[in-house]
Amino acid sequence: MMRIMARWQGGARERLREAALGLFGTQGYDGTTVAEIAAAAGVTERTFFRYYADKREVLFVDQTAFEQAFLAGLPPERDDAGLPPDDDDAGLPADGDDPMRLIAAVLDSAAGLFPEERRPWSRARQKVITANVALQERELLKMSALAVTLTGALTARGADPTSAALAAESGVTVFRTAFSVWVTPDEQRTFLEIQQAVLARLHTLIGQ
Amino acid sequence: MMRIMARWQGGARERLREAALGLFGTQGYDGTTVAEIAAAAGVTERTFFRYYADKREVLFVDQTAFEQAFLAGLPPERDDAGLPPDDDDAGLPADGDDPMRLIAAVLDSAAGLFPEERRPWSRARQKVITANVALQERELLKMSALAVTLTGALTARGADPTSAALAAESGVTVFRTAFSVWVTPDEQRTFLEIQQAVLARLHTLIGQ
DNA sequence: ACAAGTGATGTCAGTGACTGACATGAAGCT
DNA sequence: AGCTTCATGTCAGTCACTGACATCACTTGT
Repeated sequence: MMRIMARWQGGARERLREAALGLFGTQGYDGTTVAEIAAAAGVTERTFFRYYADKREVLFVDQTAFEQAFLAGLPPERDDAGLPPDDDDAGLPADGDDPMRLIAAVLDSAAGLFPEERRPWSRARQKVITANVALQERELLKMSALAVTLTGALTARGADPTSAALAAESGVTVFRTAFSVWVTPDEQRTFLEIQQAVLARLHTLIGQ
Repeated sequence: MMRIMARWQGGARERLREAALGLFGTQGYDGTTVAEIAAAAGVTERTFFRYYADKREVLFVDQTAFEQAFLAGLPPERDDAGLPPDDDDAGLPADGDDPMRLIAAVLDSAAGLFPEERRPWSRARQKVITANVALQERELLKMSALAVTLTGALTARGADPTSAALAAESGVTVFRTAFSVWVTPDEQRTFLEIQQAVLARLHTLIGQ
């Protein structure tokens, strides 16, 4: 409380993340060892692995909050008495439970994650990730996990598994496409504007 | 030393792949070392890494042939200036203005990669992959690479980058969804039948 | 105040994936 | 037979990652 020794300064997690970002930016991901990151943060290598499961994970924090920002856009669930346990593949969405309508709402909600202030930081992070295949793999895994979460949310609202999976994956595709446009050097539109345009484009593409 | 016969047998790559799939199936991916795989194939660990860039890659061969099977489904490219207008192209999709028509053709072509004989092997492989996150990451990377290739093929035929990316990603989503159904234990339909049904479902979902 | 925790960190000794450098030996060519 | 080629073996090393145990600032119960 009074005096903090070197061993117990808090915020080791944040110091490690900042040190890693800096070193990756200057030396590259492969050119940086975990020992270097730990030393730059004033801890040992062992402590790094107590905070992050592996070297890549240091760039992928707050996955839970990330997914929550999407789920927050879901309109309140209607609680009808009988869930239709149908596997009827007539291809018609049940009632008003059009999964793509829910996905559109979810995407609008997620746009709040990317205000203008965050764009420079997102551009820098994306530059690091696109420079390394291993980091791209991890990002794809996070996007896949998001799709799984969204699929679960849609099936919980009565969508059949295949439709839920297709809608969720399409939603993630729209998000990723919008994000890649958003971090483009000269792009000026907001994330929400871009994403809605991408979603509209998807509708014109797939619409029969 | 007794390494006489094994050295020049040939087919080391295939023996390594089969040994790996077998050991992964019985001991799990993490429970199997590269040294074990190599020993089961009659080579040394160093030779394994001469054939496969890393331990995961042994389950992801033929990526080039894989992508070529998709591209083979692209109808011959239109050359407006050079083609005689009397050429009967009623059955050919119009280039550029409808990427999803090209994607549908590409998907039908790719279905040839999965004849019935391959289903047992695919099921064994998929079981191993779904049991291990690192392998899922690698699979996602391969699917992403496929989407990039398809995006390039679509833009080369006049599609704008965003539409090309959306169509390519949607195509890969349909493929992946169809594949996961195809390897389901009791599933009987052919890959082509399943994939066409999934594509139809996507159209009803996004259409309007 | 003091002993007994508690939790974050350090220390150490591994295992296993992966790499570079170099040696070896079977097969092909002349 | 001699020379070359090339797949493979051998060896030493780096680094990501883990389990087991020690340490120490700080907290809590008495």
